[in-house]
Amino acid sequence: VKIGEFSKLSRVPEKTLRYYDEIGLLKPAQVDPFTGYRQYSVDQLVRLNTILALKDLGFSLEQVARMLEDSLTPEQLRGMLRLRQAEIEQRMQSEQARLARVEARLKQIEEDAMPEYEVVIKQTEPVRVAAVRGTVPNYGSVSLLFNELFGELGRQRVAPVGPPVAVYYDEDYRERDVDVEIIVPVGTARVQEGDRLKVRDIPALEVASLVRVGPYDNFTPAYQALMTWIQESGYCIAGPNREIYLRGPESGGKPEEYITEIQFPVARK
Amino acid sequence: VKIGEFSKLSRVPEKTLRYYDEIGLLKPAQVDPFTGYRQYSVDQLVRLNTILALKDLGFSLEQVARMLEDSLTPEQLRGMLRLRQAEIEQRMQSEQARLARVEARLKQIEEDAMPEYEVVIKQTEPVRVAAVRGTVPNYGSVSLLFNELFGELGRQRVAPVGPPVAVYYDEDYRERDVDVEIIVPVGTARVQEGDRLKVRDIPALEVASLVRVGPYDNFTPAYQALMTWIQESGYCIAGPNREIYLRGPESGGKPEEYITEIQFPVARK
DNA sequence: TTGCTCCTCACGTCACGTGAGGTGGC
DNA sequence: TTGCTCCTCACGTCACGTGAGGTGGC
Repeated sequence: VKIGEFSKLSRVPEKTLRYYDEIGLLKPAQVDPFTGYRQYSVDQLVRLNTILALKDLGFSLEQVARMLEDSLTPEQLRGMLRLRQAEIEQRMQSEQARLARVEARLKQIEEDAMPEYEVVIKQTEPVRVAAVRGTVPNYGSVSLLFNELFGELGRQRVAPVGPPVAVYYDEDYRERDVDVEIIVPVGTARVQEGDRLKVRDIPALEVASLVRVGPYDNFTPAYQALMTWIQESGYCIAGPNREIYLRGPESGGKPEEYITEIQFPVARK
Repeated sequence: VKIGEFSKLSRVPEKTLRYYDEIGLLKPAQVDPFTGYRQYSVDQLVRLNTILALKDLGFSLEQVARMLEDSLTPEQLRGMLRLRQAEIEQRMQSEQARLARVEARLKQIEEDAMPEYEVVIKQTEPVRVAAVRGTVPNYGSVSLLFNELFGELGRQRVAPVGPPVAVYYDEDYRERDVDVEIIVPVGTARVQEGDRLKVRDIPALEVASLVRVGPYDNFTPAYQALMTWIQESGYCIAGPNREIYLRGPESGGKPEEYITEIQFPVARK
């Protein structure tokens, strides 16, 4: 039968049939060599239906083609189905998380006006860092650790390969006796460890991240926003938070142009 | 700052930044007219993060662009979020159904070997049909109704515009006293209704469909396969089933080449 | 002869990624 | 001078859909 009738029988558009011919997924039973007219045979409906059914399970046409090869063992077929199953479950998870994020934003919009900070999930890359950790009496004193770290690196003539980071180890917020570590990526440079200076590898992490522009005066609203977002979006905190000083005093710019990224390692709940 | 540094700060690939420039989503603060070098300003990180956050909710870049326009009222924004929410829920539903279908196929593969019939969900189009309904003593007598219908249409010189269909109204399977209706699409042709012959409109339906090639001798396995599929895939039956005689005796072909499609109207459970 | 069906290009979709080939700036 | 960074094309992705322009068959 001609393509038009085959299309009606199968309820598949002609364009689609021509495309399946082109990619070799479903060749017509014969093609007139002069006119190019495609002739399908009725029992090709069976193969076409198999194609549609597999496509319906979410396989790509390339995968469908592989699954229709005779050389495929039932074992391999089972493997592909299992893989597909896992992929769908994965996708459902992320759609679920996405839905939670949309709902969080709707809720936020009901309460106040515009969101002031934007939170984004990122995957960080593993890096080698030099670190100094200590407990300082208050936040203002964090700069002492900065001086210590950069002083020592300067003596060793090691240049950082990225912006400095502060890691806050306290479980809950505290004004005094803050347990903090200052780290800076050093790449492949050789660094001499000391009593205070350590070198360690930071693994890749999934983090909820927020970028803040402005002077170092009041981080509380940003932290509030970030923690609320994590709550509402169905994540949970999976490690100590960190502040990345993307642009700070060393840039020579105005404090209004300082840029700080706040990250919390997170995991799906 | 130059594109490389901006890319590192934001963890967004340069290619992506150039693309956002190209589509006007995030233009660099300035571009050198001679070299074409892009210069970004640090506070553009805020806009970029908003873009990433909205993209993360599943919006297309075009939608993101609209959402970032100042002219957008909170009301419109809420509308877009609600719509997105509904879309995600919809998609979760269909992923759920897909997962059920994959699992059904896995189960089938465990039990016996290859699936003999392929089941596909289709949307049928609404059609106007001529119909004759009656209760016949057994399946073999269905041809009496065929003769009645085609005889009357022949007298009226009305040509069918599609293959004939039998609709089975019995709730459960029965061998005798079958309540069946023979229908045939008539398109826009004028048909004179009679005592037995009726004209009615069939609405669009969602059906689970199976195509069977072979003589009219034993439909039971096909029905079995179709009903099992519907069960396992999380659908339920939503109306009387129908058989569509895509290629039957009137083709003059051999019974082995008859093609019959079996449909059950279905709904999501 | 007139519709209707069929054909083959060619281009668009979406959000980039992957080179190729060439220049600017230290 | 040598790397490194930046630039602009051009093409590919996936599964078709949308024309344009032309022919075959009744």
